[in-house]
Amino acid sequence: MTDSNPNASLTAPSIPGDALPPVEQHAQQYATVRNAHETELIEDYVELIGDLLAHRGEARAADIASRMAVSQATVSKMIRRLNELELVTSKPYRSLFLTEAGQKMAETSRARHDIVLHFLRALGVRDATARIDAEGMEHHVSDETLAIMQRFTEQQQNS
Amino acid sequence: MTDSNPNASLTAPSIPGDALPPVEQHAQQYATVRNAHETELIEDYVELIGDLLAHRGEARAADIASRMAVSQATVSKMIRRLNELELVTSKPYRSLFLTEAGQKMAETSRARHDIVLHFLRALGVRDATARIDAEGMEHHVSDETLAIMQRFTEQQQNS
DNA sequence: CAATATTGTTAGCCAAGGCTAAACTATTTG
DNA sequence: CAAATAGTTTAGCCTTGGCTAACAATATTG
Ligand SMILES: [Mn+2]
Ligand SMILES: [Mn+2]
Ligand SMILES: [Mn+2]
Ligand SMILES: [Mn+2]
Repeated sequence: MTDSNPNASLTAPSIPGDALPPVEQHAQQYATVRNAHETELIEDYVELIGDLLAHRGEARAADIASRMAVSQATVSKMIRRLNELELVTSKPYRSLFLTEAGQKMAETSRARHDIVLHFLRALGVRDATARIDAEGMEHHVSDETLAIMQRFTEQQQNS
Repeated sequence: MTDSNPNASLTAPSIPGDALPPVEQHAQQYATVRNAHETELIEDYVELIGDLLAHRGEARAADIASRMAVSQATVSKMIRRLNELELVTSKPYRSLFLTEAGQKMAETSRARHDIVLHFLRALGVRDATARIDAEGMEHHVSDETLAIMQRFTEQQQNS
């Protein structure tokens, strides 16, 4: 605290609801979000490739581009990265396939995505909205919360 | 569909749970997420500045840096951007303040953040986890879902 | 009040994730 | 089977959001 605003304590508005969390904890919140942002696009690609393989038998760059509403150049560059990460295998001008690691990631992401989507529907959110919200939320839901969401959805169904 | 994988329909695994959504709808999911990503960091900064002003009477770059676990250079650069967006006013080496627009954004973001946090706690998520999850989820929750979360939390409290 | 410590800014670097335009390959069709 | 169409890749550009290192301003303290 400095002298630059000597009235600080006087001008502070009436205390709002919650206090600020301790610095360490607060920092952890943001750090966790930054971390999720590093992996989430990768997860969405891998998950989508897995879905295309499962439902269509093949996963072509053009399909990914139109489903993600992104240019083919963007997809092509991303595929190179997925290759470097050894999540997919690809021969030029041919369908993509998932490596072992890629399949594992696809399954995990798909499972998590489904839990969030089904939870939102069980809560009473309209399907189209639930799908949009789930696409973003899924990457920021801890295992703890995920387990609670799943339990909630099941209880909702048995009643 | 091409001839490159003539066994596509034969090799397709037994149909998983849900079908793929129509291309347009699927694309909308990802586009909405990309959109949220463009604004979320701005929202977090503005919200934090508002919180610091409310609880401490001033918002210094150094506080933001330590609460976000980010370098002071990163904060300094971001402040320039917030200035350009006319969300904050700042004199060099002095505390930040929010413009009208900044205050409005801070209130909206804080309100939304609180609804998500309180909802997670009402669901039964431990406080520390709820705070981490809320920090990321808040930016991907539609107004529709937000309203449902708020109602759920209230009902939980009156019982 | 001078020296030191803290705080803030600037410059320059990097990776990620978008884009368009142009070139190349493969598939389909006349 | 040649030409046209569709799909893929590459090159080069841009913005965002990180970083470190060096420097500048302010605040604290012996
Ligand atoms: Mn997903
Ligand atoms: Mn997603
Ligand atoms: Mn927030
Ligand atoms: Mn946030």
